[in-house]
Amino acid sequence: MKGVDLLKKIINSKQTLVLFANCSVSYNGRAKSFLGKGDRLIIIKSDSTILIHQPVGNNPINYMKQDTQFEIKGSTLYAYNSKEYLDIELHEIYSILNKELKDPQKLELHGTEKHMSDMIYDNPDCIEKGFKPLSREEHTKYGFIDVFGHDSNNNLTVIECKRFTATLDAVTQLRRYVEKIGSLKGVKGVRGIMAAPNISPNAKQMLEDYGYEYRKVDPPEHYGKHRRDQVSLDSF
Amino acid sequence: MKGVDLLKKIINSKQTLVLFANCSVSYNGRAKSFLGKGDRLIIIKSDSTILIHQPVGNNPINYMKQDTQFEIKGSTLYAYNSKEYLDIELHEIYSILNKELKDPQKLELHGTEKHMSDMIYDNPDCIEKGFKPLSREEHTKYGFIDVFGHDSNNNLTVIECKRFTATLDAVTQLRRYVEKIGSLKGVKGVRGIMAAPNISPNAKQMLEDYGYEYRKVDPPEHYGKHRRDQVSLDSF
DNA sequence: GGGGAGAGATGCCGC
DNA sequence: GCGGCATTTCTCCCC
Repeated sequence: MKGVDLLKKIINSKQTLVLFANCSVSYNGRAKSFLGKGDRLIIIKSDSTILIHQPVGNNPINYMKQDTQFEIKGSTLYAYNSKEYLDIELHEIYSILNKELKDPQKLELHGTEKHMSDMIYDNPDCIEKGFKPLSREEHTKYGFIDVFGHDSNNNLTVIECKRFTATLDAVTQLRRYVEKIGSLKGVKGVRGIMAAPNISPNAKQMLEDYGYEYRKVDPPEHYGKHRRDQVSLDSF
Repeated sequence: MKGVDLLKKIINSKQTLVLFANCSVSYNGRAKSFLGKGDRLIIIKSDSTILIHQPVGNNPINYMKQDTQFEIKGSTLYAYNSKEYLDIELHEIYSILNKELKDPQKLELHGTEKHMSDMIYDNPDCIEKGFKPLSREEHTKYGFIDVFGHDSNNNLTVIECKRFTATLDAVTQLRRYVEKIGSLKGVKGVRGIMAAPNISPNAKQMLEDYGYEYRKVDPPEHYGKHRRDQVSLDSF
């Protein structure tokens, strides 16, 4: 089939490879899947990561991580490692593009939950007046705690923070920490505080059932508000 | 810059578009990020999803989901919706590939947690002799339960299943369900059983602390064991 | 390498 | 739309 010989040449060339093709895909590994005939975008990276994308959607429909081996037999591309198998039956290759890409950069990311717990640690008054944080990310056998300290009456206080809506899971997490701290330090009446910009109704209910408290705390910056004034509507 | 005019033409053409380019990327939306100059693969899908991939790694380094607007001004590609902004400064375009892809297929996926809870429902003896399942995915205000039923002594029994290793989170989930069922039905001594092929040591400890039980249950099929005999070592 | 938890998580289903 | 939760989650950090 047209393109297969070229594909064989470059498949292990440490270049990044892009393929428009009509194909069927089957996967067997952590789960099992089959995808019938259709046009897709197949990407093979220089670290042998393979991604198969349909023309719509955010995520690859099939994929395998780095350290994948490739073989082409007939018009089928086999990708496999020790535990997983991906078979791509190529019905037609529309085009192939390949290039050695050089990219030394790493992403700088801001506005994570870590930044939020740092903000609480540095500005404890946003929780309540007199709160004195003792540590960040206290490790316990039952998990680790975002922020941990004393309130103005010297009660041990555990804070769990979430960047967005606090869910049932977040409340059970908080509960686990409060109980663990209580048993570790041998005290009762450890306070639990959920710090988040929002909380779901059921999570709020559960929080109150356990005698814990909710504090509305916005993330360090409000990240949706940035306006790019340099883009005007008539830029075309 | 070379390629920019072609890019302007096809950027809103409902085709799937692939670009090898040297670029810098900044993002502002749910978080904030910056990525310095490097060679990347940029993908724009027919639903206006945009993905930026570095030459290594499984995941896109930056992305925006469908319903993104695009504008090109100078040599910068602006992608944005109502809440997020992605600016791609193009330093050099190496190549552009575009094609209308037609793909009507949906993925068939087997071997999920749903399949596992179905298996337990249909083969309750894999939990213990005499277990009688009553329902799958029982919805409660505190979450929904995988499998729920009576043991041979007519005790209410809640089962949480996991496809792989059961973690601390899984145990807190189980606990939440057991307590909710107990208070809903007004009974004590509701049993909690974690069904999974593995459990982490801390999760096991916590499970026992709460008086719950672990059952080693393998998924419906053992998915790592499939051998593709059609691939031989000398296929090149 | 395993455990624990966040993620710009994403995607699915249910209400 | 939000809520709850699985995911072939992935990734990072830390023991």
